Amino acid sequence: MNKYVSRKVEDYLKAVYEVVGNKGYARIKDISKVLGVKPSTVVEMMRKLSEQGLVIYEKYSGVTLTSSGREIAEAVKKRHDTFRRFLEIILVPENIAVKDAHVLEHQLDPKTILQFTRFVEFITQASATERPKFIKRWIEEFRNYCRRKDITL
Amino acid sequence: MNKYVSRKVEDYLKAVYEVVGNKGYARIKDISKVLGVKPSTVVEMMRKLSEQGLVIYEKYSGVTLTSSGREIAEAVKKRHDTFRRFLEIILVPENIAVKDAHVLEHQLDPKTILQFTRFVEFITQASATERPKFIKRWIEEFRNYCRRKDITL
DNA sequence: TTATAAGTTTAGGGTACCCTAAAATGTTAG
DNA sequence: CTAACATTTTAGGGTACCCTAAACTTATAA
Repeated sequence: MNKYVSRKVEDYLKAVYEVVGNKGYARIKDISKVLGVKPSTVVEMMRKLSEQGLVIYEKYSGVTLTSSGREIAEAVKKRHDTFRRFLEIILVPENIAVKDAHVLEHQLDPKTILQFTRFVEFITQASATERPKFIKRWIEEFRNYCRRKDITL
Repeated sequence: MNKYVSRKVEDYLKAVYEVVGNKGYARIKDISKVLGVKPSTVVEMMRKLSEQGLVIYEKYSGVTLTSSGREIAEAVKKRHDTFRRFLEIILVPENIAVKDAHVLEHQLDPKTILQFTRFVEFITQASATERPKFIKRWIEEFRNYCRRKDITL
């Protein structure tokens, strides 16, 4: 029932989720590679997550997520994608956007995340439909605004 | 000179900066109150920051910032204010905005921060001047968009 | 001025997350 | 089937940041 998990735990769950998505199961080494930590550190964390009922972990065999683990991982991933798209909208270069979406995806209040989500939705929906020209105009203006600033730098 | 400081160090520097701004100097107790940690923890950190040349700290007397400490604190504060205004723009309730600006003010890439800053500038400048009606229109539309969603909830 | 209160510091611990090195287990080629 | 290699686990450490309790310093009020 305990719903709070740390940043790091979220990272580990997301990593497991990604690897499992690709290969059906995750090895210690895979997770270690994704997160850039040593295998022994992963083992330690898997033991902990297993005790908390977030992963299924048996010594020397693979790791998978429990349903509550998957639930958290999916929520984190969703947040990540929202921030990713948001950073694109405000014209952050892609490589940086990937990295910083990862920072943003942790520890923000649900209401804040909701507003970020709406913002992204609003922009993308609006620019997909025909009607609201002023949005396209708006984005274009913002782009120009940045360009002028970049020249001045 | 080593420029990297942890989140926590940034928090401590910002806290000292704020208290010093109000009273001219900071006592251990003040900092402890601002950050919600015990005085002994503050003492430990002040010792460390003092070694790193970020604060001036003498036992039993107050704490002040060195110029490099102040530089960091000011940068953090500036970021904080940008995020604060940004969260207001996307209609995050004020109490949450204060809290989450604090999360956002750490560990984002300078380019990302730059784009956030520009976004805020663009919106506020644009809505101050007469010309670009489409911005005001845009903000209004976003507000409506959120209102509709809130009703549906 | 001195007892008491208020604030500060030290000593000793604790947790989370990370590491290396060595031991244990698993996999595979000959 | 077994030696050599790859992977995983354990054991033992380390750092950052937080705490409580007790010792110490400073401020204040009678």
